[in-house]
Amino acid sequence: MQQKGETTIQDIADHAQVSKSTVSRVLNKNTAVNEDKRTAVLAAMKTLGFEPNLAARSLAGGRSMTLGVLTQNIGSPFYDALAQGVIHGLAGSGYSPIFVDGQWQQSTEIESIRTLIGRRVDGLLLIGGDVPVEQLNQLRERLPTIVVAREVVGWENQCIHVDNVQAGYEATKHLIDFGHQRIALLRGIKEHPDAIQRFEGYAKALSEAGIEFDTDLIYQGDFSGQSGVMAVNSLISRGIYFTAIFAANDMVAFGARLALSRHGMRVPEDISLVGFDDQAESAFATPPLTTMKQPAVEMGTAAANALVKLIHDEHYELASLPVELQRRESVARLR
Amino acid sequence: MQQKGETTIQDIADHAQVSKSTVSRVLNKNTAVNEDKRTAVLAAMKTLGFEPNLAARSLAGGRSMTLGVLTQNIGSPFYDALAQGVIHGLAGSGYSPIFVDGQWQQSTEIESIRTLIGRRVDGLLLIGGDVPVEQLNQLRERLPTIVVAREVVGWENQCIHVDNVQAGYEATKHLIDFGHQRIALLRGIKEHPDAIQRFEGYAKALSEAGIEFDTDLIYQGDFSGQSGVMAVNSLISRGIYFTAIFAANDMVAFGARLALSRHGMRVPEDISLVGFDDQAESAFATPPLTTMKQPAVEMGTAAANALVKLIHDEHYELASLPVELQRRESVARLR
DNA sequence: GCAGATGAAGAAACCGGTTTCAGATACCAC
DNA sequence: GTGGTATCTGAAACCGGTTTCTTCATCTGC
Repeated sequence: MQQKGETTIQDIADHAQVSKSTVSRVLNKNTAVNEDKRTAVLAAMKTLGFEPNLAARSLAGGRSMTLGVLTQNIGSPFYDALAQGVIHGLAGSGYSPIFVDGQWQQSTEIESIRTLIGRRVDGLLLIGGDVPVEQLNQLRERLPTIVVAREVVGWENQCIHVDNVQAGYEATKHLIDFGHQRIALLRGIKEHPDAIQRFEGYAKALSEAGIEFDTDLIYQGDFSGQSGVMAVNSLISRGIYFTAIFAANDMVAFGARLALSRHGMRVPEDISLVGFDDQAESAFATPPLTTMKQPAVEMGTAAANALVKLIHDEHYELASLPVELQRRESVARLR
Repeated sequence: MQQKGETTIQDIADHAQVSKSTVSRVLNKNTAVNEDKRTAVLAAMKTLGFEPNLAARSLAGGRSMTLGVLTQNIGSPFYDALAQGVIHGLAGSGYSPIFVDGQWQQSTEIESIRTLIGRRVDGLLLIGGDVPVEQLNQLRERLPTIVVAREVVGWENQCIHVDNVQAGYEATKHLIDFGHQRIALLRGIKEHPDAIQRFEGYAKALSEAGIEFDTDLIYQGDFSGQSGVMAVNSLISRGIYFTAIFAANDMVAFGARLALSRHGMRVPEDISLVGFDDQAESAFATPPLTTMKQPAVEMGTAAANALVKLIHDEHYELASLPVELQRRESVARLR
């Protein structure tokens, strides 16, 4: 395939009877160029179908106009929504994102970040992830970096995330307000910071309401639908009494909902159910799922905007966004 | 930020007391290098923490080791699954993908492809999309290109997609086999080729079974959950009699399911329901949704592998993958 | 012991842009 | 008409690699 055939700045220069330099100046519009030449150059570009070689630009100019985005689990709603937000936030900025998948594995993440550095990205957007703080600190020395959906100490202004403790608290509080005391918590992956923090919020709401904490009600699972099924089965087979469930995320809630119906238990008449994330499907579940809505798209957009400003040394604020209770029909007052 | 600080091949050369050329040779391991020097170079790389500048490599070598992936609607399950498959298929190949979003808009797609060309990607993977065939043909002249999830005439070996006519036929046939005759079709976006082809399959199954085709049963919507809700509401308010629904995709099926339950109609006792895609949530819907499983991840992987081989001028086969009926619990025999 | 072949490694050209530097031209005031 | 300045433009250096060309040393066979 004739990669060679690409037209270069020199071709344009010849065609328009000017020098390379002039073409470059027209391209970057940073220096004044005589109107005649400018139009001649533009015309030449049009006829020859010129697309500047980004590798060359990057090499010569020191800027690649590319941002590296490390994401986790492509194919999972929350991270995809974040990615979507990033794309949206970058639109029109001149920067384009290049995505690499960390798969929530430290080694993969570090490897992926290395390739991004090799590509000389102008900035880094890390979504979630497990990279140790020391490495993050080193990274920050080298490249403008923003972390999304993860709290990193000492990174207050380069880090946008959600208050998971508060969110866990509110979800639990909502159930308590509806009279529930026996609230099962379907935890996500054990070491996952989100899971840990939401658990904290759960415990806080309970203790604040003077409800005794019962480890029997805690199910240690992951973030999959299957985990929700297994949790409910386990709860029921162990004969644990509960009237409500706070699920690690919506997917887990779906699994739980299914398992409940297998056992002849109705939602919300018999069991109330709260999810987390508010993924697109949740509004159309039967019944529509009450859930904590994470502003994923907005976070992605905010992070992208912030990163661009950080690169340009402009001022920006990175406000932490609220997780909001999305009241639908899976929660009922305890009779 | 001191972008300047990056170590270059020259630094390595100085440190190891050899020439740039030798370092390059070690890097590319294509020419023999004396063992002493090789180890010296490798040691220097390790101590100095060298990561080759991809822009420079790309410029000098004519290869960017980057593949452009045009996807649609980041955040939608089917396309994300494809992207996931691409990532998986590329792992270990040395190529990394750069994703751009076409948003199913021709102008956006063309713009996005232009930026990919500017980046001198070594190959192009187009997922779905609306780019006119003539433009595709031009593209193919310039760059190794594979099209996924779209049928393009004349591209038989550079194009992997699913037989949507057949899939539509099978879904409908399944309902007919269960005794249904009044099958509502919730179509996707009007011009969308997938929607058109599935409709063909639907019509074919009907006529083959000697069932009269009734336009009243066709609802022209889109691929959203809301569309499913509106379809069912419309059907019912118009007093159309139906016993089964074939939905444009799972999301539409969820919407339909919700609307049905609002009207006191049970699935599958009163109405049978078949979706399309088999997204992760479908197995955990209540009841678990019978649906046509698209091998999205596999298609992405196959396409990625094929593209790499195409670039290397190696032989490959691009087999069209089957859409399989995933029987679950949303379809019942008509009483 | 020497011509010729073989192999390793350095020098230099090159990829396609950007940017510095210097020269040419036009403009201005005196 | 002249010196000074502002404006535009071309030449050339440079970015960090790859690759060709060349040189030099070593090996081989007779």
